[in-house]
Amino acid sequence: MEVTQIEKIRHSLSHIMAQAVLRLFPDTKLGIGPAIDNGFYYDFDFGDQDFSEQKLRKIEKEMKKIIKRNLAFTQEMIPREGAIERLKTLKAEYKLELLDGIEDDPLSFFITGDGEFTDLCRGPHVQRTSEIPIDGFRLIKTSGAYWRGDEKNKMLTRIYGYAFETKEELETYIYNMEEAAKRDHRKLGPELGLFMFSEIVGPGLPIFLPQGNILRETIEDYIKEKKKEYGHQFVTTPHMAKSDLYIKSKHWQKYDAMIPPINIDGDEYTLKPMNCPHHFQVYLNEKRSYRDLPLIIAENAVVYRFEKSGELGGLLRVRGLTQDDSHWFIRPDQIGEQVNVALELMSEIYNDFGMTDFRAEISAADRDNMDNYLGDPAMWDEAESKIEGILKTKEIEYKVNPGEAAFYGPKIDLQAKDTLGREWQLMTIQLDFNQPDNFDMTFTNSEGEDEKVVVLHIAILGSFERFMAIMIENYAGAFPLWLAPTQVKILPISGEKHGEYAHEVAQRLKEQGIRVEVGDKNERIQKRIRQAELAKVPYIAVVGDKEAETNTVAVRIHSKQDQGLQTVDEFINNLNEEINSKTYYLND
RNA sequence: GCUGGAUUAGCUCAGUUGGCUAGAGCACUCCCAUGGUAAGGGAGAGGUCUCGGGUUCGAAUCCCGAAUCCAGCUCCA
Repeated sequence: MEVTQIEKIRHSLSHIMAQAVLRLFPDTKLGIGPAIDNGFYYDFDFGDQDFSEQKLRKIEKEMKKIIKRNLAFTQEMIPREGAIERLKTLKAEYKLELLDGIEDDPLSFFITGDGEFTDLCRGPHVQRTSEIPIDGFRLIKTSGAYWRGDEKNKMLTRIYGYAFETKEELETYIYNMEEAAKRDHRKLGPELGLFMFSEIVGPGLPIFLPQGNILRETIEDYIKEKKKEYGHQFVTTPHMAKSDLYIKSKHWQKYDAMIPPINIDGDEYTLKPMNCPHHFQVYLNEKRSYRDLPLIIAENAVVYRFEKSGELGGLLRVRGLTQDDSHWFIRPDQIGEQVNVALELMSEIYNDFGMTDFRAEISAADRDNMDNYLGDPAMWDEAESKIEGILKTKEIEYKVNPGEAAFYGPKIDLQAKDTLGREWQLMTIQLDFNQPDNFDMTFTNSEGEDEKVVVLHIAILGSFERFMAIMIENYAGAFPLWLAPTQVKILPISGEKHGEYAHEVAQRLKEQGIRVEVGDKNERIQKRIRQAELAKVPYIAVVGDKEAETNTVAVRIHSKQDQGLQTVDEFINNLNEEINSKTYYLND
């Protein structure tokens, strides 16, 4: 693959940073230092040296000195034997360890023009440091990173830098990051009264506030209706079960985020980490015929997972999450057709939420470690090839990730793009050939024989929590009318003089099921408009003498100007139309 | 869980090298003003400076531990 100039710059900068670090901290051992999509990083082992984030500016200065000397980058090929010797003299034990995974002989070294700095590296780099824009990079932050990404290994210190071809690009990037931070759901959620966390309730356990709960219910009602159209049957199952259920499903043995069990009357119980085994009980409740299939059991249920404390974050990662879960019990010959149906349902729903750009990732088994997976390798081959076939015919772009499958089956994750072009993993379709064995789930086929059913685990939104986080960020809290917790704010010029009319109008909107509030607090109208704008209410209706006399409202749309007068009837019709069509007033 | 950072009123933040009754703006309450499309004026109330130890004549400030949050890492919907 062609390496672009900016990638060469970023990669070269990581070496220059390593050189600068060695100047300032001579006893540092080097890990690895690649280019990434906004810059570069390098992993260091500082040992006993006193390093802290305050030193970043100093390192940056040192880097600039090196760049200004306009050194050449030279590449030297050294036979493996000599290379090992060389790494030993450089005391580069991390690099030596890397050689286990590299078969090259000779090995490529990279040396700065003055011979001061040498690093094991394939390149490519820029020819001379003069190609590096001296104002185009900035060291940003440090963090810990496990050596070779394995949490059993030592943790090194990683220094990140942003790097671009010009100072302007760097500044634009930093500006965009700041703008994105403003729509962070962790900031907007509490500001807009959508959700909160309480220290005494516990980390990762969100509380949805009245406004946020309206949003949540709206999403839930919508998704339930859609799913019913597609033949889903909803059930309700308890939040806990005997641990035996999960021993039988083998989650107990394989899943590491189970909440520790509690003992009741001599039996062990646990909070459910997933709904599957419960829904299997529904399946097993009756003898099933091939004519009954597909049978889809659905539930929007809270599951509890003991996520590690450092992995929690806002609503994106919580310990109590509500999956829009469904289990499709199907015949083996229906796999292709039903995965297809699921993808249809998915695109219909995502389209209504303004997400139209998808990419799929297939989590496949690691063929070299089939012991980690339940079931016959032949079944895995078959399932994975079927999934690929469907994605190909649907022309959905996809990527296969070997080794990422759950122990019981391959899966498709759909990455949806939001308005900022960021990708989020939401929907999953998990094929499962193994649980039917664990629970002996069969159907009677047309020959009158028992046959093993196939299960598809499908969640369209993933979890309500994560999906809401993404909706909040996607719309920066200014939701389309159909989702907005408060859809219309009616503001009487004077609460005393026009309050009665304002409430009359509000009553008429309420009768139509429109979520409306009257802002008749004793404040100046300008201030109340400002407050409604900050609350990102889609429609503001101002009413005074003129409006009360003519049975109209003065309409203002969030973040737009005064839209002029509408009769109350027109206003209601327009609102209803916009709600039903799920269009977004900010999309022109 | 790991590495690093943060924690002062409901929110956003000030608080000099440890020193008297800890400050501001917004929000809240009351009073005045009764307003026409993004902040009218005044007064008041509100804080065990996250928690627990320690050092000191004296701690918001220094040290140790914990909790929570943030950035990564690892893991995941």
